[in-house]
Amino acid sequence: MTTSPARKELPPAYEPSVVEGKIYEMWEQGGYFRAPIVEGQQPYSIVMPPPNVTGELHLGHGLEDAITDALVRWHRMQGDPTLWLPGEDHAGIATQNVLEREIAREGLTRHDMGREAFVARVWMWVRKYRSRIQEQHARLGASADWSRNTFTLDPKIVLAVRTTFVNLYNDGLIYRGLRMINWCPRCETALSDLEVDYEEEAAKLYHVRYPVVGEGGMPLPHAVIVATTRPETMVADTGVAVNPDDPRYENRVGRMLLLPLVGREIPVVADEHVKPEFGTGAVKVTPGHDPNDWDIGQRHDLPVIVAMDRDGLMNDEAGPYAGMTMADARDRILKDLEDEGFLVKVEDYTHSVGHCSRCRTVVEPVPSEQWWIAVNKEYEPGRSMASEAAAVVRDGRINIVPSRFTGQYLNWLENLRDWCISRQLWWGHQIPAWYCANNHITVAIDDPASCDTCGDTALRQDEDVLDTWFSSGLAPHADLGWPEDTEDLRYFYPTSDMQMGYDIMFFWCARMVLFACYNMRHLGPEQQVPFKNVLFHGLIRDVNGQKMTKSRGNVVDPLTVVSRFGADAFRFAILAGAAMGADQRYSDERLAAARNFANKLWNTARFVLMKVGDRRIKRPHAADQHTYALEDRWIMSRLEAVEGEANALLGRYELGAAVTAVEEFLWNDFCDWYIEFAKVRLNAGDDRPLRVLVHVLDHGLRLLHPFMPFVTEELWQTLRDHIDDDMASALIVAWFPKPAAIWRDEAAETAMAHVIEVNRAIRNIRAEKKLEVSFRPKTYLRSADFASALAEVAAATAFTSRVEPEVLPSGAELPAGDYAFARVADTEVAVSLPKVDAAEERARLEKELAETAAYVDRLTAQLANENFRSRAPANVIQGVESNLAEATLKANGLRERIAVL
RNA sequence: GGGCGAUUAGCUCAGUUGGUUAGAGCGCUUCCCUUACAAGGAAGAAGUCGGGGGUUCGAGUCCCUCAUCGCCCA
Repeated sequence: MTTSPARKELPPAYEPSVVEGKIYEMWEQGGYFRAPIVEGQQPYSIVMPPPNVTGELHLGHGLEDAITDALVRWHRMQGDPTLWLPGEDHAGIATQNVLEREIAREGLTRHDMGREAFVARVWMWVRKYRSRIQEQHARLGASADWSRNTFTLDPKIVLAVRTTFVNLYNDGLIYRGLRMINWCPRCETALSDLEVDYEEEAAKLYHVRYPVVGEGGMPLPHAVIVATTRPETMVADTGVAVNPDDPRYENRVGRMLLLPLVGREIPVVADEHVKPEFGTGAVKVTPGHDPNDWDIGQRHDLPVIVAMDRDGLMNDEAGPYAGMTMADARDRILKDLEDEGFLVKVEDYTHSVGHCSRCRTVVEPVPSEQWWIAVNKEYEPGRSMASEAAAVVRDGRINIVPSRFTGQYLNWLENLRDWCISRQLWWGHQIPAWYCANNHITVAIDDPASCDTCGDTALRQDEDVLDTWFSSGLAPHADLGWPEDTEDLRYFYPTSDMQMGYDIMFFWCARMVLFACYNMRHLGPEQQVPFKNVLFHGLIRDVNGQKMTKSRGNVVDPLTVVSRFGADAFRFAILAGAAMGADQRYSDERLAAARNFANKLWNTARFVLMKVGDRRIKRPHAADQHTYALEDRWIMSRLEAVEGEANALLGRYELGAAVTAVEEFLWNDFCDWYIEFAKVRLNAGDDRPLRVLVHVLDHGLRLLHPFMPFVTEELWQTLRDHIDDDMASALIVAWFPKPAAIWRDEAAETAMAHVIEVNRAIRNIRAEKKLEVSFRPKTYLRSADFASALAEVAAATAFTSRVEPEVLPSGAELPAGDYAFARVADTEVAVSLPKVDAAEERARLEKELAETAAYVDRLTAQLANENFRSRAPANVIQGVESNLAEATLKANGLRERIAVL
């Protein structure tokens, strides 16, 4: 012992609020979050899914921080150069919507303000909210490297986005083209397929009569009845389609029909795509308003009419219906059709309607000139973006956890269609394409001075911005500095792990793989991937299993939870709450249980530190193992077992199981048994258990630190001064316990397990016989195999089970008197009582005998089975045999007692 | 239509490749403010593992089938 560390009395209950802020600041001051580059050492790196810059963190972000931080701290404590790279996302549509709502309260639209002023206004928001998000992560304990914090509109990301765009364009993988898109009339932008949510809705199927036109253009009495769910789009019909094999319409194909209300003549075409069983077997073809009709129109050269403006109102093509909303136009057209006798029938019908995932407005399919990524086009023989993204997962270069999501991922890629990447928004990465007066396109990384084709200098940049997921899809390499050849990129790429909710598997995970495999392909097949493992976590639902949404009003603010229960309790609860990939329900009860554990841990440390006083204690030395008491050897053995288990579980990303295993060890083994037993020796002035106490507490805190960083660091900061060993400056960088077998002691574990059972049996009798707390009955423990173990812990048994124990050899006679009996394997427990109700005692023993006898019968039958003996593995047979032996001993013991009674 | 998941104690959930009497937290019953902790301690009750069939010496676990609920894709 050198200098005496100060004695420090801990308060009797853990108060997270007085600890968390102070500890986080200490970590930041210490620079522990900053990822070092150590050549020759394998780094661990993980990129944070960037939260929406204008949003608040929700429980899902809390779960992500808990998962990532646990992995990051675990790796950091193993000495890996560890990078957790945080960021925020500019979130195009979402952010623009938030700002539009705000300026709407001032009576303004973005068009009133103009693009420049509007974007400037958004940037004001961004500055405010970015630091707020960072503070929220800090409250949760996130040990992210804030010095590398990246916003998806940072100049380095702009460069990455433009470089990617230009390369893809030059490779013919980005093109501008007229195709059917999903248009949100409220957001006034195109959407990708993923941004449309389809919902089944009750609707009507309208049967409308389209008269056949005769030779001279006169309508004939004949007609084709078409069935449609969208009569309002008939003003843009340019044909009617039937199945070529449908005999009902054999002689109609090629004829012209007169479009009701409009008076345009449109042809009947035969197209295999038409299902004869749908409606009447004849469908109107509206290539300007339906993706299937667009395809039919393409196959039959039908004209395209678009009868809707960008704001969702009917345009001049709609004639008398111009200026109406789609819904109003439908009502008017139906009325007119009915008045003029064209409406034949109306049926109930259910169909799915697409809604904008951001604002729920019904999405309109319209043909539009947009920018696209040709995901299936080969850029090298046999390699397209989609095929490569599938290949890296299929052959294991990227590992998906849990593996059942692999099929979903591959299935999506295998059916992927070109990705519409342009958005008619102002907030985002403006597309690096410029048009000259001759409408030539110049695509460039740096703003060009003149047209590539004609040299014209009057250039106008494409007004649209890119899909938000275009830039976030570049995160793993762009955040590290690509396309620059940075030290970070060389060292930390490919990143080790990635983690996100399964709900953004396609939006983000798949897109990152698409981009990385293309942008980073020069690194070769193994190194091009953005990450080696991707973990998908589940969603946090409310207490009733409902999804948390603002509209339901059931959203829980993680910071409120942290204020009530502490960040450690929050993290513990959500990690232990569900297996990876499975949804979980939020409940205050679980949080309270987690808080209780944090408090238990606090008081465990409080007890140990109280016993240590101002001393500095050495760890137990393995060379002295044989000099330690049974309970010492037992807890040291159990500790090593748990350390092995924790490492194995963390290696398999089973974080909940890992933290639960440590909790159970500390609470059940360490607190309930070891500490209680150790008190006896400590009270007797024997300080040897102190070494074990400080060591197990130290390792317990290390094991828990990735999950419960604040309380463990706070306690460890005090404990470290009391351990006579090389101790790190802070727990966050202390070594994580490694699996070892130095203290493993099977004999001690078996003996202690028996001792625990004997104590339980004694306490059971105490409770059953309703003994006074102060009554300490004489208790005989008659045993053969465990006599010495029971004798060794007799004082502890006396103290914790409140008896006067005496261990007898197996043959010994019990003194005369009344007893309550129990049997644990070969140990007979006899609690001496002043008066025993013989009938009651007999009933109690017979009940136990019945259970034991049934068990004996079951095992006997199993062992009698020749098939079992010949086919079961030896260790299983051995286990059954020893169980049978033990149960038989117990049964015989009970029979003897009953006979005496 | 294709695919995936869930169904285990009153509630929320674990249960690794089939192997000895299926576990935890919360709740419940009884007792205890014993100087680390009542946010605690001790003892206890509670499950035909959704139904049916099959494979196996052995099934909560594997296969088939049905039911209910949920999700993804079209």
